[in-house]
Amino acid sequence: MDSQAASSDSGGTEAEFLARYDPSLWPSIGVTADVVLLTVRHGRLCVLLVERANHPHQGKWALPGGFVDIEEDLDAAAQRELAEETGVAIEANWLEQLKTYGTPGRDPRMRMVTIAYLAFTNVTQEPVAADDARATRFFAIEDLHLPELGLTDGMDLAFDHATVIADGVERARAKLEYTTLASAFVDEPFTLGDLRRVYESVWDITLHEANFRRKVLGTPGFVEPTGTTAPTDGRPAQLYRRGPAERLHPPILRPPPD
Amino acid sequence: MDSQAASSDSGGTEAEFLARYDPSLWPSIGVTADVVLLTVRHGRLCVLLVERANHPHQGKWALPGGFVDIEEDLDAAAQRELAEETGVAIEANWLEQLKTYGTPGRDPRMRMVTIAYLAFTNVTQEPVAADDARATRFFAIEDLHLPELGLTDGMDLAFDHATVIADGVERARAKLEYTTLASAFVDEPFTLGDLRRVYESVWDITLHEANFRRKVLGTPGFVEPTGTTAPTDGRPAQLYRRGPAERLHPPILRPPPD
DNA sequence: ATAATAGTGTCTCTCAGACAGTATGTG
DNA sequence: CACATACTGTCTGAGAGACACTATTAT
Repeated sequence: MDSQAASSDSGGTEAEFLARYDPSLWPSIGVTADVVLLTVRHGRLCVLLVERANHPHQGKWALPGGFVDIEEDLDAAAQRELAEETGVAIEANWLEQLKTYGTPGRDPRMRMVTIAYLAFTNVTQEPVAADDARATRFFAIEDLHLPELGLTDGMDLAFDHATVIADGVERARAKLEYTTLASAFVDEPFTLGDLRRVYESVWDITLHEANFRRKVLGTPGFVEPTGTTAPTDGRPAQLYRRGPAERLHPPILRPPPD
Repeated sequence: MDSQAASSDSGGTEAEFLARYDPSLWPSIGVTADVVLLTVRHGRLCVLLVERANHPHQGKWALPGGFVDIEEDLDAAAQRELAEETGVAIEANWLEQLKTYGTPGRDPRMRMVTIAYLAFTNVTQEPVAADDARATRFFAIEDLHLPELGLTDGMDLAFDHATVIADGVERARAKLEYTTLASAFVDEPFTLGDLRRVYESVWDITLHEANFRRKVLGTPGFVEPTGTTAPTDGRPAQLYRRGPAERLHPPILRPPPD
């Protein structure tokens, strides 16, 4: 019930109503922004976590994040908290909302609503712990043994962050199908082998090299050749940069989970 | 900055920390849940709106929604507010989070964070205005002329609800491609013509009847025949009910927007 | 030489688009 | 009867899966 609702026949103007309105009469709900930052290193999908320096869940690993400032946009808060705790800077186009978590009791301090963000980066940036973080590093998703992804003996993460990470991984896996997201995981310039290994790491399958090549090169705007080559363990490979396309028509579908 | 953060060397237990913690020291941020309820009537995609009885934006049309109670889950708040203001009851499986909107200044009362939900229903339920709503009815999406969907002269909706509705419509259009969502828009039992008209209304295109039939019947678990028929304007049609499948493999892709 | 990866060509099967034609109701 | 919608069958072309084969480097 809205105890401060202006009844429709009170006759006051909106300006008068707003002048009387007292936000502090509402019970306090905490609003935080957390970031699920994913990357691929050594052929494994990884997430950036911080070791909590403070209560609650002191010493446990958690997603970077924290309180949204009263005059700060949600996206900005996510970027700021990520930078403050881990030193990692993310461009806004690689940062998207994942989901909002607000079940009562999920934080022992108070009723807390957390807007979780999903971010992607290449392997260049090295995190540096600061602020609320005692340490920070990347964890391979498979090493977390998230029960939400069908595994057991999950690591004891802070709050409901195991669920949040699992939701983020599932979103990333789905987005590879119908967007050019995969190219956000690699440094420019990159080879088609680099790009293919992103798909293989995130989906945890192997792809047919020749078919993948045909598909990627046949999608206008996915990648653009630079004309240069890079050495590999075999024949040197053509280098590419990201093209302007953001969506894949038609998509690259994962094999059904049978 | 977390002014109440327990420094890592303070030595207190988590229980002691929580006993000292005072949530009321945080500035108040309002948390609301709004619902974008979509349906198809008379071959047009429609959204349920309410006319606001109270300030702010008194008299404007808005999405049903309101404040989340301090001990109430977010999903429950969305369902409750929808029922209170419009009398429409929605099963939880047809209710999913859309996005969270929290830009400072989007509500003149106070800093407001709104978790928007997306819901789908058939045409059976008739809304009844109550509570904070002076009136309630369905609007065809095309009649709103949302600038976010490429149209002009948009209706003057309350808050940023034009953006929220546009995001919801885009999500629904995308979900038709790779889920069995379309069957949530029709009453059981339904004909394949009914189901096809859902796709045609939401995507605002026409589909080839024979190919649509082949595709739907070729997807295991999408629909199940009841063995009965219903009269139409032509030959009577087989009736179907929803099958157990939730995802479509492979998807029914929209023609590219070229 | 072998190993390893990059890259080309091609066969086949699935499936979507297009459309012809049949079935069965109503006015 | 015409008309409308439901339903069946088939041709074709795009594209994915599979695989054979060639190219170019390192050791």
